[in-house]
Amino acid sequence: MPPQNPSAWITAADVARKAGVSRSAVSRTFTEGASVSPETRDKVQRAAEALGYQVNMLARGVIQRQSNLVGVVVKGFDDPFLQSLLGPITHQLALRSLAPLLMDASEPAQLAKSLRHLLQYRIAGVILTSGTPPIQLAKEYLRLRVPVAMINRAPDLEGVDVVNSDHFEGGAVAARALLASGARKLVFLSSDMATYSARLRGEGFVQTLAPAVQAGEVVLRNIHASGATYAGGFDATRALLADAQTRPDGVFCANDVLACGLVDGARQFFGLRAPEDLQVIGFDDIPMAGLSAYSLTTLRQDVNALAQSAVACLFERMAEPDMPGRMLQLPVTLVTRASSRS
Amino acid sequence: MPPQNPSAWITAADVARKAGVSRSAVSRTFTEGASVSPETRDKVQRAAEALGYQVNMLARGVIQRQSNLVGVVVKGFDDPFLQSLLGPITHQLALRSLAPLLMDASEPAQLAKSLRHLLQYRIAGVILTSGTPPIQLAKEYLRLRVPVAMINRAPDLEGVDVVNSDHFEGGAVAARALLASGARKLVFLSSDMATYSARLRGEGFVQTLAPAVQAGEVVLRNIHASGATYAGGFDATRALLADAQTRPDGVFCANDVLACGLVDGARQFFGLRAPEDLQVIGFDDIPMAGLSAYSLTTLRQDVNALAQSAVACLFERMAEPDMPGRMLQLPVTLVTRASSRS
DNA sequence: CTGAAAGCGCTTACAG
DNA sequence: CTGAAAGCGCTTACAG
Repeated sequence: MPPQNPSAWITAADVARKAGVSRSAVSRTFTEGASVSPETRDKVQRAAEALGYQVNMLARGVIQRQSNLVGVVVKGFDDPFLQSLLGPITHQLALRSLAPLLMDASEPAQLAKSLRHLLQYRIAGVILTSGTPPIQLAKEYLRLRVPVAMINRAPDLEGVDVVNSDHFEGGAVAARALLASGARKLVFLSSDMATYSARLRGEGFVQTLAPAVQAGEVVLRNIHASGATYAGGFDATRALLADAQTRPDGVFCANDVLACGLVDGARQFFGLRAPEDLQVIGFDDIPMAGLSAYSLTTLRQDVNALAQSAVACLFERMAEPDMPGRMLQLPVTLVTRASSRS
Repeated sequence: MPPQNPSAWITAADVARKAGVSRSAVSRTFTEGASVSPETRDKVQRAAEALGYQVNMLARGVIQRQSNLVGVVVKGFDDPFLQSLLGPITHQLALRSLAPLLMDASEPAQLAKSLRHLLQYRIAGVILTSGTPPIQLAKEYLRLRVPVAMINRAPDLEGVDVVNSDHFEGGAVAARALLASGARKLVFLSSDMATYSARLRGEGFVQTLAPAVQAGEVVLRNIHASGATYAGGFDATRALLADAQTRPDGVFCANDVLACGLVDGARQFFGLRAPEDLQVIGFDDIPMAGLSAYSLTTLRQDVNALAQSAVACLFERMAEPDMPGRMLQLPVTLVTRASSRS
């Protein structure tokens, strides 16, 4: 019987003693791909099991000059789409024995400090998601050769991998869908402070409609909401729908929350309904879009694929930090629901 | 001028050399409360700044037998209430120079391994949120004297701090509100696999109604949905509302998503509306509850206070691991919206 | 395949 | 207050 709670934390030396081998042997047993005989490994594993030994990842990290931690930087925790990304990212990291160290980038004042904080843990890489701004700060990671992967961001940095949904094509699909279902007075609704993704969605939409606009078959307006939020969409309805003359019969929204706000505002302020009075298409396919209260037609981003690709890129870059940056474009899917006609 | 990128990672020895002091002095400068003269500290800080030195938290962790990492264990990332807890928890940890290491407990098979994985980082503590099951696994943390704090869980473990909303009182408030607004045929709707929180909410509701029920003034039924989800509430409407004879005029739901599903199902399947045909009260006050599509009367949990208290408890326990477990009860607030009458 | 030894980057008594 | 030294728990050439 081992002594009572000798210090709770068992070290490799304890295991070595119990197994009658050297500390090196213990280390090798718990190191992927190290050469150790089956018998030795067996003895070590039994001893480790009995003692409840856990490799001290901190000590390992000191030696290897790197931890198994990956910084996951998000801007706030309120955006439903980003929330839906967190699960898949965590899952994909876990598959590779990596763990997510969460960091909130929503307070610009704290941002630099926060990103530096991650560095103190010698993170194996960092994932920057959509709204996170610090193009400048990302450079510090690059200088230290910390792998960086970005999701839904402009590919404006050398040596980082960028995984994006095909926002442009999504906008184009929305345009075609609305045209095909007879809409002729169209609007693209986005935030006044549009992200890279939102801009691309708008461009796909606008460029696809351009011929019809030039032919005079279609009218198209860009409307800005005060933020890419539910409230933004809700409030935008006043400017958008007040004048019955210019009232659109089809609106493509830069994202789903905006679209849901629009649907509710239209109903509440003007008694207008989708799709009877105006068709509405969103972007993302967040859970809310599928609720029967909204039944929103939208372009679905594949969060699992985004997470999978981003983590895979990061993982490859850990082995080869200096490889040139890659740019992946993932397809989006039109999910047709009741807010538009098919 | 320092050599070009000598290894990118600067060590305390580099700083000591540049500042003309010992490594001890550098260490002390970056250690809270260590005794170092203002002049020395100044020299060190200047050198560190110039070199871009970052303390290696892994090495520090080895010495101190503990990291600044806190395990945050959630069951899945889909529950809106838990999602809303993540931001405040991260924020509160950051205030104390702690960082959240995320762990998903939704796959029971991986759970034990995941929790053990956290141990390998010598986490300073762990926060277990609502649905996470592993009462048994939590004991391993206790054995190793890793501080444990729980949010919205049964206080069934010695030596851990539990921070709960006052679910019972919330249920009681819901009961009184429905009674006061004239409802007499009441239902408590919860999942068939109710959590501790949900059970307490139901008990508060039921016990408060008991006198009226015994006096024959009120009819009360417990209905189980197939899961505490939107779909659960949506589907439950059939069993709940099909019979016009027994149809309730007031429903208290164990949480908001359930309530939103109920509202949509009632409208869609039976053309019934809240509050005209039946009043509905939820629990949590997730963002969806405030949308004009639902305008759900609900009992608001104070996520900031929950996070603040849980992290504060954890922090105190880090200094004194053997202090007896505490149980905090935080008040909830009735938020009256259009789904009930006031 | 194996073990003894050196070393990772840090903190912390210890002696001054 | 300060520095030299020991030590944390691990990995990794090195020699066998």
